[in-house]
Amino acid sequence: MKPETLSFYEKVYEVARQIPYGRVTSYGAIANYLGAKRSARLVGYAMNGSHNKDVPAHRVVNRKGLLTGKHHFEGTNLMQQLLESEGVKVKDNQIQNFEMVFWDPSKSL
DNA sequence: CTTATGACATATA
DNA sequence: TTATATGCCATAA
Repeated sequence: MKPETLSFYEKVYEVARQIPYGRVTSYGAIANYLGAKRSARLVGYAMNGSHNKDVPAHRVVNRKGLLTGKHHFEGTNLMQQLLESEGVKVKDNQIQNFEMVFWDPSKSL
């Protein structure tokens, strides 16, 4: 692949697709991996268009492991259900054992 | 070209 | 401690 031809959004999708099952990562971690650690907002904003993609957007949360983007999913608890289906414990929009399920692309790729 | 947007992150009070 | 303000930057219009 030629990253130069991929827009920032597309790069975000590529990284998000590589998130292992049962793991999650943060917007900042993805942005950092892409070399734009100040562009965490762009990562989240990019997910807006990830609905038509094969992107596991539910595995991407903010730095605190909070499901801030759950309102962008169909139901009010769909995102949480998807995570719990993968073995990730979630309580009140907060991922439990976040450090354990956290997946850092810059350290795994 | 300029302005607006935002599923974040960090700084400050 | 929580709440508010500011910076950040790719994309859309």
